[in-house]
Amino acid sequence: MKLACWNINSIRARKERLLAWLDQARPDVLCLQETKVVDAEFPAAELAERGYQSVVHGQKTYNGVAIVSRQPLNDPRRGFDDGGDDSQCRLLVAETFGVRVASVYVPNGGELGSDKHQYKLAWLARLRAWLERTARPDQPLILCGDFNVAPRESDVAYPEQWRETVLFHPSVREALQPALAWGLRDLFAEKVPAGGVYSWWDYRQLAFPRGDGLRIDLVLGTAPVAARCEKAWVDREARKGKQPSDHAPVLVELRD
DNA sequence: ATGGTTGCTTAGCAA
Repeated sequence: MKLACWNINSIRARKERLLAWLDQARPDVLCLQETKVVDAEFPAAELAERGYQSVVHGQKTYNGVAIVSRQPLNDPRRGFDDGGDDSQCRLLVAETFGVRVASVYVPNGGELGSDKHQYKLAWLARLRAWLERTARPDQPLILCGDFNVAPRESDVAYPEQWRETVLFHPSVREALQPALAWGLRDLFAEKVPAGGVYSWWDYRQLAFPRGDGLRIDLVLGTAPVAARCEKAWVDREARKGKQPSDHAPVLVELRD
């Protein structure tokens, strides 16, 4: 089973690119983030023409997550459903290919010390609580998407310059740890030598051609999934050319 | 310290 995750940064702006990429990459499952459309505007019919079913959790203008799969997507669930703020569409989970798959869009966090930074830290704490409440570390679960956190020094091209930002500050790296400690492994980190492989490059200041990237898009899995993971990679080609997303897809291949 | 770019929506926010 080949699974991809991709922050598409507006599925309306990127629809033709996405369809062309699907025809070429042919993942079995694709988790999308930042679709930025209400559910009725998600291009489910065009995906269905290519053999993909969809479940969506979208909103206007901001956020929005989706999962598309070549097999049925069972028992979809939206948001934390923990009594807290669920107005931002950032979490969607469904079962497909015998695996519980979650598409995750962690809050960016804005400026260090801002309310958005605090919201991000709290959101990651809620993620750990949601795992405890709704999942088990001995069952097959994949949690993938845009975490807006680079976990390791080697996941950042210029760590000194990024440490004082909300993508690599110690506070957010620490806030990610409880979810990992619950029983999630970084599938990409286990398969690819550390350093020099990134998934996001800022649109500004020629970050992509300068190689100024961060690995903030993660594919995490419980032990039963990690045991089946054969390889992982980033499709850098998808970041090139005309009007790309600022993120590249991250992929993993699981043994059947 | 600011601004650099893109998308959505229409001047300004979010990323």
